[in-house]
Amino acid sequence: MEARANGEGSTPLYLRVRDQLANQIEAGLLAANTRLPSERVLAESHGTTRVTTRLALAQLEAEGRIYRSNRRGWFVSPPRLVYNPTQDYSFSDNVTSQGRTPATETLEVTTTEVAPWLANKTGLAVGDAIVRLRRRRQVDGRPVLVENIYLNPKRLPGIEQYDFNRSLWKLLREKFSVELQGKRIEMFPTALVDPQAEALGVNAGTAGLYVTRRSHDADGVFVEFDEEFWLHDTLSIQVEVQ
Amino acid sequence: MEARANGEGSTPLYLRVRDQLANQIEAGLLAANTRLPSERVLAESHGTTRVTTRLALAQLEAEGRIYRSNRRGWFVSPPRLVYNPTQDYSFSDNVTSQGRTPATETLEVTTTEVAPWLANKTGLAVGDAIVRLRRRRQVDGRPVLVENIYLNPKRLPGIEQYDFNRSLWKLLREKFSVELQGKRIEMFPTALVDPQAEALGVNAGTAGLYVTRRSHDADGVFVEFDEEFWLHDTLSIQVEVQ
DNA sequence: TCGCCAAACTGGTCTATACCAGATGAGCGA
DNA sequence: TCGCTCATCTGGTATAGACCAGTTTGGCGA
Repeated sequence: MEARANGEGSTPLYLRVRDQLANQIEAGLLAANTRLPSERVLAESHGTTRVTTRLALAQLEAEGRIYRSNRRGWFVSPPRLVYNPTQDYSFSDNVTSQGRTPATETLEVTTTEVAPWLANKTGLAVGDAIVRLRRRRQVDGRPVLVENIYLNPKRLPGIEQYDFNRSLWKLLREKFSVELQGKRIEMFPTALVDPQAEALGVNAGTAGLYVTRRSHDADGVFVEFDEEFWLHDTLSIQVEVQ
Repeated sequence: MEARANGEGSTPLYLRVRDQLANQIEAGLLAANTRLPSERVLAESHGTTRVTTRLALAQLEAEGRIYRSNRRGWFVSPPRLVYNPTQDYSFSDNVTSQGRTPATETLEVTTTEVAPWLANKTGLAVGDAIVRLRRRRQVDGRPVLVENIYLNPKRLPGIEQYDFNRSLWKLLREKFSVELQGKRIEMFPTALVDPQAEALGVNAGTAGLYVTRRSHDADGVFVEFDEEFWLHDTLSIQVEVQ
């Protein structure tokens, strides 16, 4: 707050490094998905060490301005994807309409029994049969989320035989005449830990947004429960009501 | 993935420290709002240095399990507050109904002109008069958010004279007969930077959730635009549709 | 008894260095 | 030309210190 003898002012060094990099990004000198200079180079060019430089980079990462790709380097984050979790929607259509390129990979399809925590979320009974679908979704080649989807096989018989690399919503509508009617959405920011972090190719502890969604059909029958794990810098939630 | 000669396994040391602390929290050995041992003590008791210990603490912080109070120590995070941004609601009532104690402080009330970015969000014209209200809100004595509220003085004449330490929604309803009708909500995880970080008493770069809300009345007239800056570990968003 | 002050303690910032592990690319050999 | 190997690059993890700047607390003095 007060003036210091130190000509640099009282701002910590790592925040000054942060500011310089942020300015370069904002000025357009560093375009989206551009690689930053390596930590060693940045450290030397700012007259400091890697430890301090990494503090500055971690700040920018927390703000969602840059992201890291394991042992490959730091990159400038592209704009956030606008996402409305209350709508039935096709990820693919949504991404495409924003001028980006989507991709979906099905990681796993299994039939298991409802665990207690899931019973609590879905209203099903513990031990009921449930179809579990695990997918990873990318935007412009970067994985941005993994999701676990739990489908009610009573309402959706034979669902496990279909191709899940397309829009699930369209599948439900066309093959099972499901019009999703009510949704209960919960979400909070947290760090991504291991099965999810690994699937997204990021370090455990990377900031994320956890989104869950429970949907039922027009008759009030439970249809599906979603768990989505997003990288925190990749999305902006948008909801409209009434 | 493969077995190592190292008896500790291949997990990095800071993640093993993290796990030990997380287990103690989950086992209930460390209750909500309890202070953890100091970094120096933790470092010694785990046979490592402060740098590594701080990595472990930063992980737990990112997950929302612990939080820091500037130069006072690390504390166990209490449960997240459940919050529905689509509802007209009283913060005070909401917090109280979850068995917690709320507090609100009005930091600033000013009348200014609509800036371009705000015009873009509200639909007002650049240069129009607008009332700006800045508040800080606490739960159990911990500040959890700061908010900037922009109120339309055309729809709410004399609004700047009221007491803002109570529910704004009730004020609008009782004094101006406003029934908020439509809302457009946007939110994304990001780091809290300086005016907000300082108001909340946290370091710049602390993880947060940025929430904006635009409301109009039954006639479609713009009433208010909110910007809320939450600490990321303090809330869980819950939305219900149709 | 009360209030103030100083010591002790806390996290915050920073240097300097080391080695590990995955990603990459140049160049060699078939 | 194609495929593989290996040196070199990257970030990831870790040690061992140092000093700074707020917070807390215990004890002293009025």
